[in-house]
Amino acid sequence: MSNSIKPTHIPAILELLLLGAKDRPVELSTTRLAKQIGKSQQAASKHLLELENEGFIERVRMGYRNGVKLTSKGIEAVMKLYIQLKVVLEEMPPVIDIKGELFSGIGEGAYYVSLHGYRRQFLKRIGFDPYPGTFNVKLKSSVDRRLRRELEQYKGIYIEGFQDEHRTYGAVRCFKVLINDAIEGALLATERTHYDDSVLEIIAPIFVRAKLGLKDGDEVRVRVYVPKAWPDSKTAS
Amino acid sequence: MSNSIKPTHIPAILELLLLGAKDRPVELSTTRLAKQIGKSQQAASKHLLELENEGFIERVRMGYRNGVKLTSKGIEAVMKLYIQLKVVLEEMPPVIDIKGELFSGIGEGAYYVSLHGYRRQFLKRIGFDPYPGTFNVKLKSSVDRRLRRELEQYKGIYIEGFQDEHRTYGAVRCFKVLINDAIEGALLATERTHYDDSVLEIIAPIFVRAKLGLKDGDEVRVRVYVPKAWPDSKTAS
DNA sequence: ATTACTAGTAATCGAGTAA
DNA sequence: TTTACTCGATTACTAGTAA
Repeated sequence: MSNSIKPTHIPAILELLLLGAKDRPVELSTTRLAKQIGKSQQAASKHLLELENEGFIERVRMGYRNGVKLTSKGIEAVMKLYIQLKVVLEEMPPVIDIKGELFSGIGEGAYYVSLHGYRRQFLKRIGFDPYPGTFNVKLKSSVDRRLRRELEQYKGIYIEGFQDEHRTYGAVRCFKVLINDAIEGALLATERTHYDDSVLEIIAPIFVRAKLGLKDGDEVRVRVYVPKAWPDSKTAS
Repeated sequence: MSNSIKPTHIPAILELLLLGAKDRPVELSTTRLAKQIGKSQQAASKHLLELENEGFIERVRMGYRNGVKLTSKGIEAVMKLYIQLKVVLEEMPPVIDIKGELFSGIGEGAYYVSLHGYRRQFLKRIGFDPYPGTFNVKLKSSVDRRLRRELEQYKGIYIEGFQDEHRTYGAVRCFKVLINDAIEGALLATERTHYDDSVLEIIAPIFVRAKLGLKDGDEVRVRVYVPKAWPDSKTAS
């Protein structure tokens, strides 16, 4: 009866947490768990048994099926790991790396980006005049989409909305990014994009596709710079 | 050559991070590492070798001794783990509790809050018509100030700026709050407040001081609700 | 002191399969 | 369908020891 989770069990615990097993029981078959952690069904079954024996999870009846949820001991144990990581990583350069595939948008971005109301703000706030068109990255994995959604949480650089004689144009948040460790640009986070959470819309001072010699379907790495919340930790009391 | 750290190597990586191997090489003998992770010297040696082979750490000469540091690939890999934990653990209760002391502002807040351009938005977006005046809380400890600054990171509820015949009024972000577990209100986060990071400016539908019988200097607890970024976790891969 | 090899052992895993 | 057993294969470990 150890007090901390075995390292080998971490993937299983993570998957449980991802499904929300922190505060409610979730349905998770050993087969599905096996797929998620990249092991056999038998291994997954054993992981759950061991986690149960050590008191980190408990299985509960949910009508006909059964569910799994973390115990308070389990939550404490993961928390411990999390806090350790937080302490050592919190002071990190605040970047989020997202991977995806280049794809062509419907060309609508070019129109918006070249509007004067936005352009003057881009120039002032992010430091370049955008090439008339957006560089679109499709996110393939759920991990990347999760990172994308995480950005929704942050303020970023605020680009105000405006209106002309015809209509109004919404506000946009941006994040400075580095594409394939080479080209600087800015990720646009519109309040309600026509795409979902699986797309990055990026502007840059140049035509990125040509500069990097990329075509649709090529893998693209985007490093997003998140403004830091903690200037430094030396806040005297 | 996997892209993520083997679960069994996590304790070793954690120990390295704890010593600061994130940004500088650190001295760490296999014997010492072994003690820390509760394994034999030989196992520790193997862990380092494997982590090196997989490109997560690198060994560098430091004069006579050698040091170990994480590579960028290594840092990315731990970050990934950290973010996953963060998502499932920290974002769950999206509340931040801040403590401070009630104090009187210069009364300026009342003027702004009662402007029609703001009032109609408050009513629409946060659901009440604010009492003409702000409830000001002075943060005394560095912990609370840090929490306050952390809020700067979040989007909150967006209240647009506007202009009348005389001047323009800036945009404001708000967060719903609960004062002393009793009164609902909204924290105003102006882009550049005349106060610093040690003040909470709060509006509420009523005159909070009277309702709670508070006077200057009384301790106040404010629970800030941070909007969630992840509506639910059912993102199919 | 140190790191890392070899050899033997223990834990973990996957295939087959029962319930 | 599901979970979890046995058992042989694979991996992770320790002891001993070389360098």
